Amino acid sequence: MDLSIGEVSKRSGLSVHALRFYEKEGLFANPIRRTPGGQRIYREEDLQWLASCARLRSSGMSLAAIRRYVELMRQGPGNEHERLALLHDHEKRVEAQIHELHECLDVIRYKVKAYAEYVARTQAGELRDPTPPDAEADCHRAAPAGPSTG
Amino acid sequence: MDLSIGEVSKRSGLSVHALRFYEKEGLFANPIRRTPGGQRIYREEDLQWLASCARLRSSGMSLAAIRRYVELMRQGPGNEHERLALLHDHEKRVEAQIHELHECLDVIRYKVKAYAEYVARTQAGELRDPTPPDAEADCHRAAPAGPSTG
DNA sequence: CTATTAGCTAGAGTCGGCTCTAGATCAAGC
DNA sequence: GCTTGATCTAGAGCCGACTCTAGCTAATAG
Repeated sequence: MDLSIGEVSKRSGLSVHALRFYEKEGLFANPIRRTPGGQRIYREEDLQWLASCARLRSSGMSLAAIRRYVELMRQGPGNEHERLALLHDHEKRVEAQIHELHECLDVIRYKVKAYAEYVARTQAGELRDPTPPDAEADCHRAAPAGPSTG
Repeated sequence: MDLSIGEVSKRSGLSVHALRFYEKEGLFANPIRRTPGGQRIYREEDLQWLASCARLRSSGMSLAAIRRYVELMRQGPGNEHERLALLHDHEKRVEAQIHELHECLDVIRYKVKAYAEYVARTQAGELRDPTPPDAEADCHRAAPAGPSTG
C-alpha cells in the first residue's frame, strides 16, 4: 500500500528528483506523509494523481496551471466552477493545438510526398536530370538545377 | 522587394532579436545580404522560408533539426534521401503527438463534463448535498463530502 | 556491526529558445 | 548638420522544468 519514492519513480516514470520537485512546488493533491526518519511515503492514490498530471503535462498544461488546479481541489467544495473553467480553457487550447498540428502535418506530408517521388524517380531510372520534387517556395537557394524544395 | 529586419519582424511575427539569432544559428536557407553599412537585407523568399520554419517549429521541430535540414539544402542536390528521412521522422512524431493529444483530450473532456454537470445541478436545484461529479481517482484529498474529482 | 543502497536538504547547473542590454553606427527627415 | 529612430555586435539574462551535486542520514542485508 505504501510506496517509497524509488518505487513511485519507477512506476510513474518521473525521476526521484522530479518527485521531490513536484512536492516542493505543491503539485500533489494530498500531502505526502513521512516516516519517522523523514522519508517520503506515497500511496497508490498519489500514483494515480501523477498519471493524471502526466496527461495534463503532456497536453501542454504548465506546472503553474496544475498547481492552481491543485489549490482549488485543496480548498474543497465550492469552487467547482473555477476548476471547470480551468479545465475548459485547457480543453480549448488542446483542441487548437491539435488543429494546428494537422495544418503542419499537411505541409510536411506534401514535402515528404514530393521528396519520396523524386527519390523514387532518381533511383528507378537513374535519369540524368530528374525533375525536381516541386517548385515550392521553401528552398530559395541558388541551387543550379537540382531539387530545390525545402 | 528588399526588406529591412524591422519589416521582416512585423511580417513574420518573429522579433528582430530572434531574426538575428536565427541567422547566427544558420537557420536561413540563403545567406542574408547586407547594405554597405552592414544592415541586413531580406527578400520575400526569406519571409516564405520563415513561414515554413514557423510550421516546423510549431509542430515541435527543434531549431537543431531545422538547421540540419538547412545544411542539407545548402549542400545542393544529392542528399534528397536524407532530407526525406528527416521530414518523414518528423511526420511520424507529429502524428504521435496528435494521437497523444487526443488521448489527453478524452481525459480532459471527461472531467469537464463531470464538472459541468455538477455545477449545473448545484445551480439549478440548490440541493443541500449534491452528488459529486464522479468518483474519479484524481482527487484523493480527504475532502469531507464535496465533489472530490480532480 | 557494518557495508551498501536509498533517501534527505539546499542549492547550483542545464537546455532550448529566445529576450534584453550596452554602447556604437546607420539612414532619413528637417 | 543634426536629431531621431532603426540597426549593429557581443554577450548577459530569463523561463520552465527539471537534473545534478554535496554532504549527510535512514533502512536493510549479511
